[in-house]
Amino acid sequence: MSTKDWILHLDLDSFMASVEILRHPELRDRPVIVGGNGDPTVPRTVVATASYAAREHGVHSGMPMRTALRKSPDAVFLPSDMPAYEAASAQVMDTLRRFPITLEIWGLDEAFIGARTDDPFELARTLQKAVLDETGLTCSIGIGDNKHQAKLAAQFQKPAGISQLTSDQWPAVMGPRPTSALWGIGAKTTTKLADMGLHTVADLAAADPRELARRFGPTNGPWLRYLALGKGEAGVTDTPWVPRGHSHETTFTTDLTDAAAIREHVTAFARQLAGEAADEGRDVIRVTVKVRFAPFITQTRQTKLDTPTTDPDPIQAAALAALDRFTLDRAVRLLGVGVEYANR
DNA sequence: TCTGGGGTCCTAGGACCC
DNA sequence: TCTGGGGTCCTAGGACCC
Repeated sequence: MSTKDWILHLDLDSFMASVEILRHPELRDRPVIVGGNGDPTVPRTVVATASYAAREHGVHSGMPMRTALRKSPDAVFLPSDMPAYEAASAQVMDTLRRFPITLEIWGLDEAFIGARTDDPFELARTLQKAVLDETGLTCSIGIGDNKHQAKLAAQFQKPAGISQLTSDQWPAVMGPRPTSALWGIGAKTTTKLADMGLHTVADLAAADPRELARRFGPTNGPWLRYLALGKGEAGVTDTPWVPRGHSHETTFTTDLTDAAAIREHVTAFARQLAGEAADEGRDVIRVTVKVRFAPFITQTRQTKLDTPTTDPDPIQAAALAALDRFTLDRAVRLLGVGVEYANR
């Protein structure tokens, strides 16, 4: 094999549940479900991560906790413990950084790796072993010519697998698969594509780009075909990600109707976000309030600040001004506030 | 399956200006 | 005074991801 640049995608297996099993070894091989406050009878909470034993019972992330309880009544339910997951993630990333690779962190449980090597499988095995030895966690690794290929390949043999998907292999491996197999095509786009008679990746790759642009817009239309051709971004950077903003939201167990209580929640979120902006040294330029009315109708209102700031008073005022532009005539299921940062 | 929370990016339409 | 076209900014919503 000749030396060349490869992109690897590393995906920690059932990450949050695996961290919990490390802390509680007696849970090994039991169905473990992490989500909400750990009480699966609370309505409007969902599964964050399910262990592989729980997945065998049909439990998956995003599923309502009450459904998960029905499917896996003997499972161990645990609350999300973000500080513990952040610490475990940092340990994994520190382990990876010791290798001569470029590490691009992509959330708590994923990373892209750029490496110049003649044997990417050997590199993948070495990384898997180092992560397992130092943290006790298993991961799956995909190898490709770009991020899209590597990302998909990592899903081919989970858990603890290594798979490769290159441009040469793409038409044979991905062509017959449904368009929903692509990274970036979800349920809505799958339906719209099916309406156009485009069902497989090969169908989409052969579709008329002008027709796609007409249906999906000038950027998204051509991008869909680009995905189907197996193309993708090939650059990996270890420059840390700079967040565009932050938000907080909460779904109430029972709907809120009291106007004063609604204002209090929005105020508290706005001031919390102002504090976080100050901690990060970032100025806020826009504040968005999100209201989800019963049964499930979501609206947003936003206010641009005259002057970028971390001062909680104008940020709170902007949030309340946005809130005032809603017609609060129905019960409120969710309230959220988000801030957008000025460029840095 | 009665549907979380935290993100990113794109689109469409209106306001406004020249 | 019956009305063009382009550019930019802003807002609201939607789609997708983990």
